[in-house]
Amino acid sequence: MSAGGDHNKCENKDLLAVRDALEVLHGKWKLQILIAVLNGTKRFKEIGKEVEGISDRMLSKELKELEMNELVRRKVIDAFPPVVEYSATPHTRSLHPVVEALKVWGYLHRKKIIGGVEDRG
Amino acid sequence: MSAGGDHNKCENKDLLAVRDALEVLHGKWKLQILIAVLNGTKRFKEIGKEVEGISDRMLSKELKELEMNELVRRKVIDAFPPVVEYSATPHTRSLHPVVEALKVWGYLHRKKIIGGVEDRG
DNA sequence: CTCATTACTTACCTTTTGTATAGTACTTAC
DNA sequence: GTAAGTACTATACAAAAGGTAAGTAATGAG
Repeated sequence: MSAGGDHNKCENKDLLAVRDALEVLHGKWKLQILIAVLNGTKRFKEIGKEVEGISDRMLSKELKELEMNELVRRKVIDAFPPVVEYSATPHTRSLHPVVEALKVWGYLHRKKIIGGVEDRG
Repeated sequence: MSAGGDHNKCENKDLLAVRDALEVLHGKWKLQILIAVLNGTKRFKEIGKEVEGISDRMLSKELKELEMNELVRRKVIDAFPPVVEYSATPHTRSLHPVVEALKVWGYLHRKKIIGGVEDRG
């Protein structure tokens, strides 16, 4: 819950910026939801399918927070079986470099630390 | 706790990579600690001062996890009042693009969403 | 003996996140 | 009348993340 709220106090400007970003993007699901939406406008259930493991409750909650921060746009289509579409905004698209960097580093990390360690599962 | 563990299952390769990254970097503190260490080798208390608000308990816990993932190097100097130095590794430095992207986006987000909304405090 | 110092650890508590299950609203299909 | 379909909301409860406060080891200062 922090659309325009919670002003971090911090001497180091860069750390402050990262804190601000983290505050909006934190948690297990937000980035994943954003990636799904960045890949095209989707409905509630579609996002739920793409982001494996997320429950309705969480998806609903996260979507609400993302909407408050202008990171998704919610459009209700007044049809019968309810239709709600979620789409990316310009602000979502400005996240592209973050997502890309995370993606690249994720691959790298898997190769270096995770890859090759096949015990456990 | 996931050095080389917890292999995410996921159809979408990119989502998987981001999940992997998130798994290691998740939480309120890890990135901040990493930024502090990236700015130079530091001792326990020094990191604690730079990362405002973190408690000893959290710092100790996070440092341990980061070490397991080769994201910090821990060096104990056998002196009296204990001296332990934490430094960046090549793997930490490979995170640079992630940190940069987050920093840039954090500034952007503050201007767009946080900045100008001065009610609430 | 007591205090301060350093890098932690331990115990306890609150908040956040997550799971499971059921229910609402409304219309079409059977 | 009942089931299916859609986007949620409600409730209860378990687990994880995070916060606060205090304790530990070892030694030099007072």
